[in-house]
Amino acid sequence: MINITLPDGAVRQYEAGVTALDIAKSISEGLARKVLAAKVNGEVIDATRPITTDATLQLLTWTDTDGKSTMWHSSAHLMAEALEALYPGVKLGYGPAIEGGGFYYDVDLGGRTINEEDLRKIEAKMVELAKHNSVYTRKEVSKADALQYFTEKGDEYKIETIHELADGSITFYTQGGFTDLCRGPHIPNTGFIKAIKLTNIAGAYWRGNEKNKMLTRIYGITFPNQKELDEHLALIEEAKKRDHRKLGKELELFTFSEKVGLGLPMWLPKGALLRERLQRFLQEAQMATGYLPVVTPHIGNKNLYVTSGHYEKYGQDSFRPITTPEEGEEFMLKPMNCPHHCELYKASPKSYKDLPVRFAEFGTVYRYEQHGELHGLTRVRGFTQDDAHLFCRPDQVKDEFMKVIDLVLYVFNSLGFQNYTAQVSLRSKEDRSKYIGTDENWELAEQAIIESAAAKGLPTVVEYGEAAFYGPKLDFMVKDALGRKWQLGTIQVDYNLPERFELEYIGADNAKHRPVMIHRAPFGSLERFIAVLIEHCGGKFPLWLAPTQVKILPISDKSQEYAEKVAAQLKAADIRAEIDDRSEKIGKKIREAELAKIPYMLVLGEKEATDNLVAVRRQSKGDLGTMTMDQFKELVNEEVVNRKPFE
RNA sequence: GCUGUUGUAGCUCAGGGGUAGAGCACUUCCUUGGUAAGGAAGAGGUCGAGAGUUCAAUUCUCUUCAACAGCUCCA
Repeated sequence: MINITLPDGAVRQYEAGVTALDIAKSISEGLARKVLAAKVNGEVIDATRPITTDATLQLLTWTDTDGKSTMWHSSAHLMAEALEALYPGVKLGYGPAIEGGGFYYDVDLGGRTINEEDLRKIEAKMVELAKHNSVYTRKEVSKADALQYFTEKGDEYKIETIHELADGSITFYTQGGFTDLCRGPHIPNTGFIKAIKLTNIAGAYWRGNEKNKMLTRIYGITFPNQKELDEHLALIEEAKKRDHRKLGKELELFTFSEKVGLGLPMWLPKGALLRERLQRFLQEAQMATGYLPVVTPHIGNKNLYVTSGHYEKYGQDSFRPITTPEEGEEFMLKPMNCPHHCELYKASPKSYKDLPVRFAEFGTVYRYEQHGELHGLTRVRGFTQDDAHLFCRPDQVKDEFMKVIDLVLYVFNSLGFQNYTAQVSLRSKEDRSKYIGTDENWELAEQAIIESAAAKGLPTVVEYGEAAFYGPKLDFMVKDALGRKWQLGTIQVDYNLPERFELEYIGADNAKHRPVMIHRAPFGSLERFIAVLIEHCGGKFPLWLAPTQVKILPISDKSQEYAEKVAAQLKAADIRAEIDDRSEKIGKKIREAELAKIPYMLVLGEKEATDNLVAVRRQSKGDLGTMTMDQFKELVNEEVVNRKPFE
């Protein structure tokens, strides 16, 4: 008999060789019907594999992340089975589940191309095969047998993969008439897969190497019921509607021009106003926390970046230097603000009493990004960082970190991002050779980050080996209204630049010491942040940010005069209002203001003029009735001051 | 940068070897209308760019540029 410990701490006894599925049945039949896989001693395995020793067991169902990915991985096999049935001779590369949901399989169709219609056919075949309730059967095979199987099948990709595996650790999985080299685990049978959607086709190099052959990658996603698939598809539709590139155009926020250059966004008046408002918001918060504004030029002498080390590391992948005509001196477009800020630090000698020094700048930087990488506002070649560099003593790192976390959370909360996590990136535990700086300082900084994140109650994930070579960091990920994750703010400790720029301060011991530098950007970049904000709120900005807050809609020309009077009053109250004075019907004016996502509309006719009132309409909510100007101004003011989210 | 798809009016898109169409937007006129599209007329295009095939190319072929999807990359 073996002891099985369940997640609630209960210990049950079973015969050795029992499977997770058996155990589930012993608890309840209903549970057994939902079990996709099992986590035994922390390792995810087939629910049908025998358990031979004492173990902790977690039954995985569709509600578990690991349960989902097991099902998606099994779905990739189901798709491969369908592909073999439809396209005999197809060769298979890799077919994993993907983190964001769903799965893909890289396949070699032997020169055949497939299109949308083919996807529907493959889907239909998958649905048909899934109904067979084929069991996923695991089999351990020797390396020789494995090679023989795929040699006979003529699949060179699998053969290449097998060559790299150790004999004795090779397993095959078979469902229906399809057998694949696979580590597993898999769901019990194909019957769990009820709803299937193949989403897109793309090229992908074998093993991600562009020197290798390009395979066809087919993406798909599956669900245990049609309802969840429908919800998933609705979410994709909603995401398309909220695409910042589409909304940016519709709401006249920003634009691109081939003539100006790729990846160089230009801000239209409405977008520029929004951007300025965000800048001012952060600037005010920073001034209150002891930051000092600085301004540095858009270009810097190449030597600056040689000193910082960026030239050596990124020089070849940067915009080429520009040269002065007479002297031939080389200047680079600024790819980072920190080297400039280091030189600012050195402008005067520093005492330990001066620290921390906090230099803040909305610095526009330019980086060469590969053509295929450019994407709306999220991946550009010129962007503005809400950058600041904190120069402090090693003993001040923790305190500074706490303050920065406060600032970042203040920004997120003010902008309606309620759902965030923090990733702490530390040194790799094994190999520490690639990191610059003393062990002692790293230890201090890593502890400071962990402790300050804990002190602030941040939901945190620690990743070893993810630190930059120059220091550990803390990255903020937010989840937007559609549940998508974005990386925004970042805080990074840097031991490298103070060293390279020989930054110093005079300590209480009258000796020279090296300050620690902290890079931080709550938004990351204004461009990227605004893109995320647009998609988060679907273009319906909170009132305090909305480019136009109020649209005044006179019912006819007769109300024009009153409309202008109201507009003047709003302007005097610092409320951004516009009049729609076209001779269109009120229904049309309302429709257009609604589509432009203007938060408030004032419908003004003869009645309102007579009573000296305004009829207020709220975007996507409708008529709020009439009120006095004072009441309306108070309504707006309250919403602005509290930075309420749109809805 | 690589692979694939796409490129027609300001926007969304139809068409197709004989140099072009719709809806919305725009301009003018009529209409003065009470909570999501009033009516009429008009203007607007080297059909992304270059080359080739052809009597004739926006349409076919090639090259190129850009957008999109994915891959690789990202201080």
